[in-house]
Amino acid sequence: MNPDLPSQNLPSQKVDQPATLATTIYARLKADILTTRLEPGRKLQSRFLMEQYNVGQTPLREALNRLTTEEFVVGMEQRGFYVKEVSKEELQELTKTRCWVEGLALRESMQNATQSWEEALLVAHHRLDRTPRSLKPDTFEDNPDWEKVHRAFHATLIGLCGSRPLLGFCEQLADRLYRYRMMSIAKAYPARKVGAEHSDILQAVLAKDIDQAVRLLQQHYQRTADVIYSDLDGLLA
Amino acid sequence: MNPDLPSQNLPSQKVDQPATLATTIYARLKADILTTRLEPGRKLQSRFLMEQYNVGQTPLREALNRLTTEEFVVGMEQRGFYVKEVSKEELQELTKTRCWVEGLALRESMQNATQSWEEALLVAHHRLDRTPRSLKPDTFEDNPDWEKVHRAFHATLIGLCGSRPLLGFCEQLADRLYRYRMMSIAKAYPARKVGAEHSDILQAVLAKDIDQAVRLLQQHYQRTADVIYSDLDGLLA
DNA sequence: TAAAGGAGAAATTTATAAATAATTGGGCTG
DNA sequence: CAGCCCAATTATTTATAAATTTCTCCTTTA
Repeated sequence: MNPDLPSQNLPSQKVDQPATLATTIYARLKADILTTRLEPGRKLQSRFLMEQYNVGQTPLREALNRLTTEEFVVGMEQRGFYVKEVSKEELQELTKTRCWVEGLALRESMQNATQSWEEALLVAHHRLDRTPRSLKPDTFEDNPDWEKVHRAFHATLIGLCGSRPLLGFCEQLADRLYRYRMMSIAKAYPARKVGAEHSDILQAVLAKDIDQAVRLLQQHYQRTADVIYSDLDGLLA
Repeated sequence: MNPDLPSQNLPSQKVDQPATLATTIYARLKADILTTRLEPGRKLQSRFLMEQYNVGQTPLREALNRLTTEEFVVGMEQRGFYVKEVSKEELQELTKTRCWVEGLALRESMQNATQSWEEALLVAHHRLDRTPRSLKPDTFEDNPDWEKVHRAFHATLIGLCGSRPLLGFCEQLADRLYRYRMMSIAKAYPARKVGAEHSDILQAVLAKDIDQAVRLLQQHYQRTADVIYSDLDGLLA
């Protein structure tokens, strides 16, 4: 296996295994929470979930327990599970943390840069560039393909940092922030020129300008947060 | 509540709640894995665990599912759970990551320094200094009190960094590295003067010398890893 | 003829479902 | 408004189903 090209199957590390029911429902629940189909704060009653997803309570509870340690669900002892709440404070904390940690990771990644990594990054950016942000031209409708290649681009950026635990943490931060994006995403479209930001980052990386690349990446995350932050006033009211 | 003095109840964030069985068994399993009473690689069969801990399989499986997302247990779909293996590679990766991330966190913490934080740190160090490393003077026997105050000292150091997600990640790294310490801890005693290292860190922090404090902290973690690393040859053979 | 390999059945173990117990919350009563 | 009872929901136990591993026995081959 080529160590320069990190495998990009994000959800499950075990590829070919037959997948237990608990794992399936875990993935579905996680997806529904991240897209806010299950909205923040909602109570996750076993009866409701059982008929909604057509599974027994045992695999359900196992899935909820996993989601609890990942902070997508909070478990109140003896009184059930809830979708984790959102707040402006958490948005800021997550963004700040992501800027710190991915800044670090990008720095390391660039120090370990190889030719095949730069090529992989170029390809990832090309795919991102070519994929439309919205499914419709006028009104916004989130394109799942774009989300996939967008995530792949960012994952490639830091993929060479040399620390799996750190990559896992970054992935979790990305997931937790994704939910905030989904809450306000329609409004900012298509005002912001996010494509240019990605291009600038790519350029700085290929030019081996570490400080500049890190700066641009952090700016990119901070801008995203700023847009969401102002939207959140209305959404939380 | 005083924001300068971070609460130090590490295991469970919900203090007064009646504690479900699944949570209890989760804590016990985690403790037994970290102390290597449940040794790395061991298969965690439900029958064995049920009679060992006197609980039904449902809370057991819920606990195992939580531990899986925290990487203390690996779940092989349809073929049970195993205690996560150890390896020299992981030891190095975890140590490197901890140096990076806690370096970052300490830097931030020191930038936010307040008087009451410095006082809390002083107290934490005093407690650490006064607690004996071993229960017996000649042969080594791990003193759980020391582990507690040691962890509290390090938690206080980074406690003001302003990011709960980051603190959670640091805690997880500490847990995962703790297990490696436990595997080789007896041998290094009492050769290394670890007390001096803590004092030096404290001194640098109080002197507001950020670069020096970060350097000493990273050195501290790296030295610990080095000792374990050489021991691990014998232990994994 | 002995060793190796492979189907197939039995036994073990895991995963899920169904049933029971325990806890909480809300309304009623004194 | 304190306290008790009832309904609703969660947590745990017990039972069942499904999968995997082990073992046996038969066939094949050197």
